[in-house]
Amino acid sequence: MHSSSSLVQILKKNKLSLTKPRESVFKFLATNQKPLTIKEIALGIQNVDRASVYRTVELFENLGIIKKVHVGFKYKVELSDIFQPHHHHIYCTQCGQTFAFEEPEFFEKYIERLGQKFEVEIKDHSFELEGICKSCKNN
Amino acid sequence: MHSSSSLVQILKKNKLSLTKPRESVFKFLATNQKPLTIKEIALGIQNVDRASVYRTVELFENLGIIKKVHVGFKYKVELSDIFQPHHHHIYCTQCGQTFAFEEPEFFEKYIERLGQKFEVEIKDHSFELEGICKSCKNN
DNA sequence: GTCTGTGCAAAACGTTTGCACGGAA
DNA sequence: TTCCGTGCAAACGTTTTGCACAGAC
Repeated sequence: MHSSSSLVQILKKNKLSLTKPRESVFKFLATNQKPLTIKEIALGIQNVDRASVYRTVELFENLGIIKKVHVGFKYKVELSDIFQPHHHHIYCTQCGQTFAFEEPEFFEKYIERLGQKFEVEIKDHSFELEGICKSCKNN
Repeated sequence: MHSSSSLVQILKKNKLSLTKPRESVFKFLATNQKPLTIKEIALGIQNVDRASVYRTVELFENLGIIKKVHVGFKYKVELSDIFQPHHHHIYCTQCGQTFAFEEPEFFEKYIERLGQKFEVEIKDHSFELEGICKSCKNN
């Protein structure tokens, strides 16, 4: 799988080693293919301490391997745009299901214009939708 | 001020009274005119317990008086669209300054289309930008 | 032997809860 | 008297930290 190999590359480039906790966290994210909470990660992998999950997540975030996404006023983490195309989510507040959609081009341009207008060098943006999905509405 | 009077109206309509903690929280938000953390509110007003601030904020949110806004992966609260036009923020990660901008019409339409596409009844959305503001970049 | 990364335990936060009291209706 | 809203203190869940040890180099 190309994803695992780029993980090793990124770590090597930064003189870091691929340890078991790091591998576990990465694989768990790659397998699940959706945003997960720290708790879900910590419970989903074995013999890795919660503290290590937090430290790994922070490290991965700094390395650009993963990113945090907003879910309501909590956050979840998923593999970053290197491993998946840049996208946003719609979140069903009832069943927790997430739908991903890619960001249209006009969006990016709009953000750029806003940055120019306010003279802020935009580093990041979040765009998250939430509501009730079809199957939840029918029940 | 019309804002204070609508606060009373909303409370009355819901058979709630204007108590000192509620008035303090509201006034503090109205005076500061920008998103504040619970902590900032609790420290900014006197003789009101933190727990009461939390309860007041929750109450106000349910009544539509205030709303929470994302700031990074924390939240702040500000008066809702009844008291201010619907808007979003650009947040400077260095100095904490926030810049507000109104939501363009195409944005709303775009959200509506996304909801239709995924068959999710969109209830809420967040759109937050962050970066480095001009004055921080110059220092 | 040094250095990195880890598990473990404790601490630090932000937030919520139970409870008893004070004040308005 | 009843009921609402509050302060206070304790509890709770999440995240961070200090520290000592295991393993890689």
